[in-house]
Amino acid sequence: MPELPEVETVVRGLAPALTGARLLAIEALFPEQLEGPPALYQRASGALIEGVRRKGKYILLDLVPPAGARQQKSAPRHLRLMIHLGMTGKLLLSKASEPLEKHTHAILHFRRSGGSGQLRYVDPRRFGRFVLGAAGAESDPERLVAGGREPLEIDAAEMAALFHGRSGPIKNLLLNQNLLRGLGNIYADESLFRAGIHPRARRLSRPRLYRLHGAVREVLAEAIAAGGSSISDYVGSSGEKGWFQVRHRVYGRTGEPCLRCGTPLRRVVLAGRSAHFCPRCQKQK
DNA sequence: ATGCTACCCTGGCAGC
DNA sequence: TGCTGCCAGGGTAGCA
Repeated sequence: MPELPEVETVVRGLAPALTGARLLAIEALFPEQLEGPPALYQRASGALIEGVRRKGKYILLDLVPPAGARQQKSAPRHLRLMIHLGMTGKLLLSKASEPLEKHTHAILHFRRSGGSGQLRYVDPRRFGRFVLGAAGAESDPERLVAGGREPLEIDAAEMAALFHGRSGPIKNLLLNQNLLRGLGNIYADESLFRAGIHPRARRLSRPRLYRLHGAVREVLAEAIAAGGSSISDYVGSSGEKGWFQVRHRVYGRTGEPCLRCGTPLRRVVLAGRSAHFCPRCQKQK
């Protein structure tokens, strides 16, 4: 399940291959899954891929259409493609000769100095999104990105201020993309364990919020360095697996002994998601 | 504003 | 062996 570290890994894999490349066409194999006006998909043909970015769990491709397409009246100058991987989405750099994976919904054909290639968008469960729109316009898909802060950019005092006065369980707050964007179930649970905070804890004191801030940064940085967590079927843009899952201390370990104190780990449901925690190491107050 | 539940969807697995 | 049923959860809609 791609969260910030997985999406960051994908973007780091895509950027060198796609930045400066020419998008030849977007081939729609399952058009129902692709959002945005069909005319824009036409206009994207021949566009320069100016950049590949991550914002929260979203991947953004900035596209500059060729001059001819740009000069049409009312035609937007720049286009933007936004991809959210949902639970099972993948973006794979492939050669045309490689066999198509099941549930491939779109193929981006591109060409660069080194030759031609494909970027394939695969999403069996279709929880992901693939949206093309005009940059800066009403339809700009970047507007769909939640307004939370980047957890690796916010400092401890800012995060404490952001969370202060919120009444909900801390786990719910960590999953709220309008506060911090990029944390999902795995890294929220892992961060809370490292900070010694119970997922149901509310109205955390300032020192505990500072500790949580440090834990979030630490977990995300380690996970990015490890190439993300390959649970379910996550892989990077070259099909490579991450290995942070072997360092998970609570996620998916219900009933197993806590690595710190040996107490069996427990699971409760919060915000409709499983929260994994150590009942002894993680305190409500 | 806030917080819940339901829903979208397929693959993997347990149980019979 | 093959079927059924349940579970995983990111994000959003609809409701209290």
